[in-house]
Amino acid sequence: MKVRTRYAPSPTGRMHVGNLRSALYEFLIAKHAGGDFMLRIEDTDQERFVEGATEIIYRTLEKTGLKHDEGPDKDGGYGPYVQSERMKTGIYMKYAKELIDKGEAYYCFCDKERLESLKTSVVDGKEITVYDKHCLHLSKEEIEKNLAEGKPFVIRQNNPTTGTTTFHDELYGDITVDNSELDDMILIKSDGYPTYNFANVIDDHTMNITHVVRGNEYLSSSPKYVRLYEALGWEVPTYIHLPLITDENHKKLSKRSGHASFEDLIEQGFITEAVVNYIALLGWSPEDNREIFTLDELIEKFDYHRINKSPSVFDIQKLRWMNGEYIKMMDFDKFYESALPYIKEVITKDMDYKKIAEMIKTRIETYRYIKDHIDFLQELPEYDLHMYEHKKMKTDMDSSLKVLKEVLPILEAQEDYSNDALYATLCDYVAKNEYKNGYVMWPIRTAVSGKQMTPGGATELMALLGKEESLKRIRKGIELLENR
RNA sequence: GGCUCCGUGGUCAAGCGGUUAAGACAUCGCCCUUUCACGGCGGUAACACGGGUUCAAUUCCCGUCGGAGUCACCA
Repeated sequence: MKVRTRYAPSPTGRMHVGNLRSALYEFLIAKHAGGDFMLRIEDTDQERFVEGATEIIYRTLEKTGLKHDEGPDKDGGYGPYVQSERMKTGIYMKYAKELIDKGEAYYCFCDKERLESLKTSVVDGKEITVYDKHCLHLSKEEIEKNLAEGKPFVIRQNNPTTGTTTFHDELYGDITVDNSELDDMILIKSDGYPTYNFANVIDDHTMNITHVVRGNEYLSSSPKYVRLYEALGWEVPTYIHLPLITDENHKKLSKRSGHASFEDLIEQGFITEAVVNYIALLGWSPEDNREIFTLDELIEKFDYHRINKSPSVFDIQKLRWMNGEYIKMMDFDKFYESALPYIKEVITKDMDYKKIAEMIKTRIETYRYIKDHIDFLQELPEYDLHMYEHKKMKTDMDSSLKVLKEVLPILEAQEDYSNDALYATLCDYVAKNEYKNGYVMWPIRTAVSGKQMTPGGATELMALLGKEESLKRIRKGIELLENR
């Protein structure tokens, strides 16, 4: 049987990392088995619906390469693929009524307040939760009457109160709960829409989903889903519950707590492929120690049995590292193209952008860092004179002043401001005075950059800045050191 | 609080009865170097605890503790 998985988001905003990881694993499980990956939009909550959210989902799947075989925009014969449209076909009500006929569900006309008052009662001196099944015992006539009067109602699942229910999860094994723990889930809301719980089961089955892959937060309610399948006489699909991704406080990642979405990460300068690669490894590991994978390689290697059962912390530090690896591996032209906007954001002067890109390529972890690396090229920042002191280079303010003053006329005379020529000239000066390289390079670099950390050495920077600007900065350094 | 799941270094994560308990990120030190970075080398750092089972437990079982998830007319 062909494996079919689905990604079933609700259009309520950007996709956060947890959603994306679900989509990724669903995609990988299907593709690894040569199956189909489907997109279904779960928009049964009209209140939370966000305009444009569906577009974000399309865009994100497209960008990350998680191409769906079927979806609202790609009919595969199981449509419609949007729940609000499916509802119009009457499919949910049809099955809800079937359940009512079977005694597996019932109309409930109670309003919220009444329900609250019924929620708990004391039995044997112990407060327990009771199920509001009293509507279950309404006579046919009463139900007809209420319906005819247009009284608002919901349809509830009629779960047993004794015995146990067991379901099987591919990762977590058999999970058994007492039926007394099973609430009578609402299947159809008073606005006529199905709840997520119900629509999900109906759709997964009617759309022929073989592997239901979803977050661990559904693990404890899964027995209720299983009861629905059984009540309908349907085969229960293969369940794979995914361990949660948490933040540094070990709390579940969620939109509501303002955790980073995929798009946020991209805006922060992360590369799509790196993000996908990183989250693939959050909860899963290959047989070998490999860490860098293309999507195709992931498809080939992804064995869901190797998914870890415990939740994992989203570590942005490691993502940064991985992003840096991707930048280093990246073809230069491609890097140049994507880095250019970030460079131009800081450098408005005429300068060799390509050279700048070359210099920063191995030094940055995300595009965001470009600014910090090169802003001094645009304008010399104010800097602390203590930066001229370097123990290993054996430099201090006095020695730096001396070197800068000696080197200034030489650099003024220098015509060729290419890196090689400058380096040769300065090495010559070093040799003549029997200095160490760093003894003269350090103060020059400091004067020319005003920075602790630069993407290149003294001569590289001078070559980039050009003669006029370089000399200006060195003179400025001399002035600062003299007037200290 | 009830129920469910989870529990290997700060983080990710191998391991699936016998190992010097991998590897990666981070961190620290050294080397390289025209600084930083890159790269190379090395260090610190873990099986939550207590009982079993076994010749032998990180690995299997039970309990304790700890953490998380869930208890909506949200998904």
